This record gives sequence, C-alpha cells and structure tokens, in this order.
Amino acid sequence: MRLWLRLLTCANLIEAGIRRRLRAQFGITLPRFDLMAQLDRMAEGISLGELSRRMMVTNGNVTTIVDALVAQGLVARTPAPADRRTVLVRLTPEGRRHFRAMAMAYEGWIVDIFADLNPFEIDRLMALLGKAKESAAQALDDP
Amino acid sequence: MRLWLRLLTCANLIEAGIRRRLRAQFGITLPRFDLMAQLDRMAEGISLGELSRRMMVTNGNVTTIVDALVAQGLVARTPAPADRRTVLVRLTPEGRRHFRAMAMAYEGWIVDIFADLNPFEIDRLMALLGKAKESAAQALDDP
DNA sequence: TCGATTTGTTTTAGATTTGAAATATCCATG
DNA sequence: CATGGATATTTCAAATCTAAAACAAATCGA
Repeated sequence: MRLWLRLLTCANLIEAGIRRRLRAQFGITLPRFDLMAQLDRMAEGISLGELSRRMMVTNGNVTTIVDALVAQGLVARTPAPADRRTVLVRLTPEGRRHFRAMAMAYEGWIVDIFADLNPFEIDRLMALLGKAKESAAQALDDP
Repeated sequence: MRLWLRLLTCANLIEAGIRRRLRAQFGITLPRFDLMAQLDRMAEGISLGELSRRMMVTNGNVTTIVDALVAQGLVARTPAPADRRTVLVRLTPEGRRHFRAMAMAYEGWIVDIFADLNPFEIDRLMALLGKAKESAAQALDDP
C-alpha cells in the first residue's frame, strides 16, 4: 500500500515539474508534447488509434489533442491510402523543428532529475518497475 | 530517459485500473476517493490548503472536489474556530461509512497488483523510489 | 496602529480526460 | 451481393486539473 502511494507520488512530482517547465520555456502542454514525441519517430505518420494505444489514453482524447496541434500548425492529418476509416497524423516541418528543440531540453531535465541515482540503481529500478508492471497488468486483466 | 517512461507507464497503468474499479464497484471517482482517504485519518477535519498540499494538487482543484462531495453528503465544511479565513473539511458519518467499505476493497486490489513482488523486492523498490523522489525534488526545486 | 506582505479560499478560463454513444468503413460469411 | 460483426474516428457530457486572478483575513514591522 505504501509502495503504491510512493510510486504515485514520485511519478506525479516529476510529471508536475516537467509540465511546469514545458509551459514556462516552450508554451506547450505535456499531452501535446507527448503526442508529438510519438509522431517524431514515425515520419510516415500513424493512425489515431495506434496513437491512443501507445499513449494509453482514449480515442476521444487523442482527437482533441490532435485538433489543438493541427490548429497550431504543428501536425497534419492525412487520409490513409488503404483504409478510408483511418486518419494518419504526422508532424509538419515546423512541428518537427519545434519538437526537436524541446526534446533536447526535455532529455536534459530527465538526466538532472535522476542525477542522484547511479547506473546500477537505475538498472535495478528499471527491472523492479518492469516486474511491477507485469504483475499489475496481470492482476488488472481478469475482472 | 527510459526509466522515466517506465515509471510513468507503470503508475498510469495501475491508476487507470483502480479508477476503473472504483467507478464500476462503488460509483466514485479516484480524486474523490483520494480526498476522502485524507479525511479519514483526520477526524477533527483539516483545512483546504492542507488538503491541497497533501494531495499535491492546486487549491482550486480541492475546492471543486469538496463541492462535489458536499453535494453528495459525504463530507461537510465547517468554519475554523481560530482563523476566519480557513475552512475545515471532515467526513460525515455517512461519508465515513462509505469510505471504510471502499478502502477495504482498495487495499485488496493493491495487494493483488503487487502480488508478484516478494517482500525484499518491495523494500528495494520503496527505497529506490524514495531516492528517486529526493533526487527529483532537488532537481526541480531550483529553477 | 497602519500599511505591506503573507496566507487561505474561491473564481475563472483553458486544456485535458474518461466513458459511452454515434458514425463511417471494412471484412468475412453465406 | 447482402449483412452482421469488427474496427476507426468523432462527438458528447461530466469530471478533473492547472495557472492565474480576485478576495478576504491574518500577521508583521515601522
């Protein structure tokens, strides 16, 4: 029980800090940044459904965030060639430029945030969180 | 970097599962449950500001959630005797009864979720998360 | 005591976020 | 070819959530 509270506290603390910096330094919100991060690796564009799966949020949520980013000219919607139901989303050249600049700063923040952990501790934490994730996924699957 | 993504994924996975169960089995939302959990330990009531600090959310957010719980008759606002600015919040008898039933189930879910981790691993994870939290708090403090 | 600052709460505007319902399209089967 | 089920996206209503502004009350120093 205390483990869960600490996990949540830790994640929320870092998330709040990153959110604050993204807003202060780049005027962007965290979910928009996260969505752009997914798109940065997919030059050809990916579907909204695939986006929502990767980001682990609902379809409707992705639609809203993409709407906002399209309005800002940072991403573009294009119909999928094969399937008329699906819509592909990709970064615009301007969106890519913006994202690259932000991503550089972002990585620096993360390094700073975990600066007090040595490589061994990071590996161990990765492994334990991986195991916790598996355990949780299994427990939450059935009901 | 990957450590941060895994931490976030793990926390979100569990949070989503708990949110789903709270809604399905008790018809309550997670933030309302979290707020009631804070109140359960404070029979005398605590101020809204203290609540927002403990829950690590903004004051305005706490106001909204308390409004909803007051409308449901689960918590009550009372003026603080010493300071006319502050408002104390406490569980109503009905709120306490409700919460106790939910908390029992909640604890069971958490136990299940971490069932695959042995006591040693849980201790280690607690310690590493504690260290990560300290590191993050320090890194996010300055700028 | 007076005024400036601090503290506690609410309000407001904007942005998520979820869950469910509605639409549109695809696909497999008969 | 028609149709029922599955898939992809959008829309909608309700609830959070943040940041910033607005107020109210308390506190502290001159």
